Amino acid sequence: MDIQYAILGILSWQSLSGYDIKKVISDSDVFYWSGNNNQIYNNLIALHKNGLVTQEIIYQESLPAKKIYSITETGQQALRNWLLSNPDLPEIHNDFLIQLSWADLLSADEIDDLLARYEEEIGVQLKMKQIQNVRQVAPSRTARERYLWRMIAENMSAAYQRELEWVRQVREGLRQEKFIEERNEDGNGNNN
Amino acid sequence: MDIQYAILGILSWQSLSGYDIKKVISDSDVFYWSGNNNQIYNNLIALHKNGLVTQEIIYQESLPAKKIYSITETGQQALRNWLLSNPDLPEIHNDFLIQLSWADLLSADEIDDLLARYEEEIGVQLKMKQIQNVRQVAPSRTARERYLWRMIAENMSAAYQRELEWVRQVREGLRQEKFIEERNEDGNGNNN
DNA sequence: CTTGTCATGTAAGAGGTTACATGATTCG
DNA sequence: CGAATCATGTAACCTCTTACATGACAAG
Repeated sequence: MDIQYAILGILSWQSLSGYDIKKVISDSDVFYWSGNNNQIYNNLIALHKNGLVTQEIIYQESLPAKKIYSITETGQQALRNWLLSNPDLPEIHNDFLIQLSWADLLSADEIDDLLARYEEEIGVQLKMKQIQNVRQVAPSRTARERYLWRMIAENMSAAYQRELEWVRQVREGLRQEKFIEERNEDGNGNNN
Repeated sequence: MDIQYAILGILSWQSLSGYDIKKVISDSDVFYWSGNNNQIYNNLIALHKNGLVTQEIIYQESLPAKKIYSITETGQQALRNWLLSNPDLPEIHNDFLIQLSWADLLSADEIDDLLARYEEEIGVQLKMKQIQNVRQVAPSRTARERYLWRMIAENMSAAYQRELEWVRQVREGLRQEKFIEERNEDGNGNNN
């Protein structure tokens, strides 16, 4: 998708400077971009050129001037149209699964160690998400909006929760050698 | 991560041409790249230059010549080192959650329609994954390897399954106006 | 005395995507 | 007769990332 819609969305919540938009994006997991300057500032310029946002320069003493961006009527309409457009499927890039694909090259202990490290990392991440969910800054204009943001946060916690359960299940299955039962005649000779 | 490890992994399973590696990657959800020519062929050249794979040219009558790549000892060692390296967290890019972030701009019916379309798409995808899991081509050199690949496939099915449950829960919550209970005094006036 | 914050911007590059080109063959 | 398969390769482009640059001020 286009990061411009994410920026438009944020500006539909609050008028902000590029610097502040960058912070919102960097701190968020939903807005999954790194929030680097290049992208934010260039896209703000593009949005401005197309009349989707307006720019107000605020001069400050002893601090650099800042440009506060606000969404326009056109911008709001563009955002609305995008909100109504067909949802895309989530894109999941799980490098660990690729690692696991070839993990049969490793010993039983090495695989379990790898899985243990993954479990640990997922566990840490899950705890961080749960803390973050409590103290996050979120738009809270209506009860419905609060509900939506709560469900979005829960979505991500639940994803890690499920991943944790899965990795535990995989380890358990390996420990109990669940895979032995379905032996076949093939042996392990291969024509490599 | 580096797609080169994915390619090395595939070659540790079978010696293949670039064309066939492309097919493996395109058809797979675990190997999440599009599998475009540029990437595959250039990376094979790089792997070859670094001595991680060897190349054997097969001339065919009435079909274009093909280059069969095989993994070398060095390549196998590089793959093994990567397999033992620290797992990365999954990267989830769920554009729908961004859409939902600003969905409070929509009417109740519009939000439900959006969620319904998402539910539909996830449902379709889930069914496709489940069919794919049965008829997929996978390395099957040991019982353990079959187990790992089964668990990887299950991981992805379960991710969609959970997403489906989540979206149904969100819709149900909106229908029952679960968000009303926690009204606050803020009203909906904001300083935009 | 260095590091971090505020605030904008530029530069360079990695990584990935779609599209095009070739040319024989096979399938509907 | 047009489209897909086999098989490799090139070109153009877009997105996103890290790193650098400025300069004043505050905090440890």
